Amino acid sequence: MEGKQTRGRQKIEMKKIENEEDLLVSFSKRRSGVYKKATDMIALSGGEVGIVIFSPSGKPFSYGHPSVDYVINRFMNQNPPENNDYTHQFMKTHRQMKISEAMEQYNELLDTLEAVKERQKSLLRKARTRRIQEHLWWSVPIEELRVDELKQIHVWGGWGERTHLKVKVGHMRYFTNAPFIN
Amino acid sequence: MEGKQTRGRQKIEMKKIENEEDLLVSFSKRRSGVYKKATDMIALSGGEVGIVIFSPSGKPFSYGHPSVDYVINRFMNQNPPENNDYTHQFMKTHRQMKISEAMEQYNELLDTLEAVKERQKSLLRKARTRRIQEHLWWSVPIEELRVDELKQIHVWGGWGERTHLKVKVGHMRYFTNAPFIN
DNA sequence: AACTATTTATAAGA
DNA sequence: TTCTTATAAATAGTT
Repeated sequence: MEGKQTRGRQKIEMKKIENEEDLLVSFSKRRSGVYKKATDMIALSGGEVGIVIFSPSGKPFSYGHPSVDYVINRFMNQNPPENNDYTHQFMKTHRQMKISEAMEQYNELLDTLEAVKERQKSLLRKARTRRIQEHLWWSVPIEELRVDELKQIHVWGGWGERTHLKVKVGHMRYFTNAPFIN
Repeated sequence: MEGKQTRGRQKIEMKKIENEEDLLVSFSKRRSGVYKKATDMIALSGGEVGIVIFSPSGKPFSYGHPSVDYVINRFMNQNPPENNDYTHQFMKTHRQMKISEAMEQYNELLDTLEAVKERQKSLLRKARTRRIQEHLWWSVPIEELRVDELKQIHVWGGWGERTHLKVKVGHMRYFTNAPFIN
């Protein structure tokens, strides 16, 4: 770069960047780029968008309009997992229609309870005073749950007050409850 | 455009496009653009991405690597809504820390039960033959719950043969046994 | 974080 | 929707 200050933007091959430092910088820049494109798209056309990104090291990022949660919930509602690949695979081994659906629903409830239990476990751990623990009387029974072998995926809910989403794939469990914000 | 074939890309104001047709075209192009940016980002840096978009007319689109569902699930798992902005906002109106958090969790559980109840209601409605209804014997108690009056929830059991769920509503007690689904 | 030459995305037109 | 082209916008490499 003798006569010029820089070589300018260089064309690069679309494969994983070898140099760790360059990779991180590129990831950061391009993540911003993705957000920008999404922002402009929405500004020009309206609509809604939700983006979740995991960096190469696994750090989570997200962007959304009106919010990631809102858009993801809307999407999940319209595309319940019984229609996606993951659940479909599961469903195939449990083809009994109505009955199996109802049973799944039941298992979901148990799974949900376990999620609650896990949460409360940590809450109880944090509740240092006896006084606080007394207020949590109702959580103890749930605390004693044993539900660790579930194999389902499910989502349900609707707008109005609350929406619920719970998903389980193999041994991993995902659970979320989000109050609807007006 | 006398000497030139086109005026080329024009600078536009970042506000909603008035002309319906232009808007749709722009949306479509820019949606592709967002996907492209995401694709390139992942190709260069690795990581994972999930994008959900609703068009101005409400049509859902999505893009993901390795898949929308996978990435959204991972994200939901790592970012339970009690940590996000929306819930935070909600939480502020219920500031009592640990206890209110636990209470919310409890309320969520009630809502969950209600959702299950609703689902089963429709399943039972669809179960036309007596035979099928008989298989759903265990769901009836839940069917009859009055969730708005729930005061206590107890669950116990373990996997292997059967799991038990007992729910107390007001002064009444409901009980259900469901076989484990493998 | 900034800079800038260059690549890439896209508005408008066909 | 798909293609073209001139130009706006994004960014790789560098400071």
